[in-house]
Amino acid sequence: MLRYDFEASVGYWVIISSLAFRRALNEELAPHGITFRQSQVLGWLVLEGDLTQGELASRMEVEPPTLAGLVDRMENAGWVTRSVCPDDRRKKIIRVQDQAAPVWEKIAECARRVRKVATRGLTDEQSEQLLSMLRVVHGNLTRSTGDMDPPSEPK
Amino acid sequence: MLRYDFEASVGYWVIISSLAFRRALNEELAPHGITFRQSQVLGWLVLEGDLTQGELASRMEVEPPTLAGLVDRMENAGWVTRSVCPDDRRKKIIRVQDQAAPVWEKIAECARRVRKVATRGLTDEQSEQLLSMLRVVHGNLTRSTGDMDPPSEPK
DNA sequence: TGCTAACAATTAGCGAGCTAACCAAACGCG
DNA sequence: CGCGTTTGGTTAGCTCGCTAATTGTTAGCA
Repeated sequence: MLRYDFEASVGYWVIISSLAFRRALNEELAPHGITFRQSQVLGWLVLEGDLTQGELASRMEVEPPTLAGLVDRMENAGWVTRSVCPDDRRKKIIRVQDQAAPVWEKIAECARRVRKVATRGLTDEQSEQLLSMLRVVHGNLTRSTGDMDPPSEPK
Repeated sequence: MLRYDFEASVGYWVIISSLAFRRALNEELAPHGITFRQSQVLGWLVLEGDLTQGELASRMEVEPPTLAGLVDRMENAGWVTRSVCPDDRRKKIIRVQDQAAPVWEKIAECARRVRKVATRGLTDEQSEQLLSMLRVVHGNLTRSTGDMDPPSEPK
């Protein structure tokens, strides 16, 4: 039977590493009662202010139904509010609640801590290379299906 | 409020790229009635022969309950069988069914196709670097929690 | 021998991913 | 004005992650 060397495949390692990342982040965030994806929602809202669900889903590269459940749980927990947009009553605006502010710093701390562990043994230059290659891979996999990439210049 | 530059973070890009990979693979595999994780189960069984659920879960870096559901569905679909190990009746042996053989080549084809798309624009040397950096990152994130890495020599 | 500890798998219950199918609002054009 | 289309969001139903708690089996040791 054919043997496919998936252990030597980029996809294998990207996926395995992603799992490890999410586990590590969720573990750090758990004591604050928040999950990785929820912290990402807060992150985008902090960066860009109020957003509609569609805008948020697009930035998180997730389908709208996935975001619906996520926002449900966060609204329930009191982190964000969902209100109808007055200009277009189909849209719903997601806004961070005040009580979410104090946790945001802790989230950033966790993220920085995990990032530091993850890149241990890599030089700054190597991390930068890793980033740009991942951007290429991601672009290759999404551009073909019509999706858009965030701007490609390092921030 | 503090701004965390997650777009410049390795974790962000690993996770986003992983999502893109799984989407691409699942899209390729869907016509054959199989999912990415299921194909990975077949992959390990083809590589190593019969395995217990624990061994399989460990190789896939997934918790046993996650594998339980996966195997349930695959057993239901007739891809694998689950039989009690005669030496230790706590263990269950997973074995590939004959009817899974013909699909395995198609799976490997899909995987190669996706890999080719994903690494477009990268030299072989760069792909190799990407792989080894991901191995480092993965090792950093798992070694700390006591898990083991697969052997680190490229195959 | 028999009690207890460790181990393999499962179940229950939740979070997060998807597609398909569905409403409601807005748009567009005769 | 009115009717069809497009668009934003949700619902339903599936796969795949996890932890915690159960069940059944083996192993270890008094």
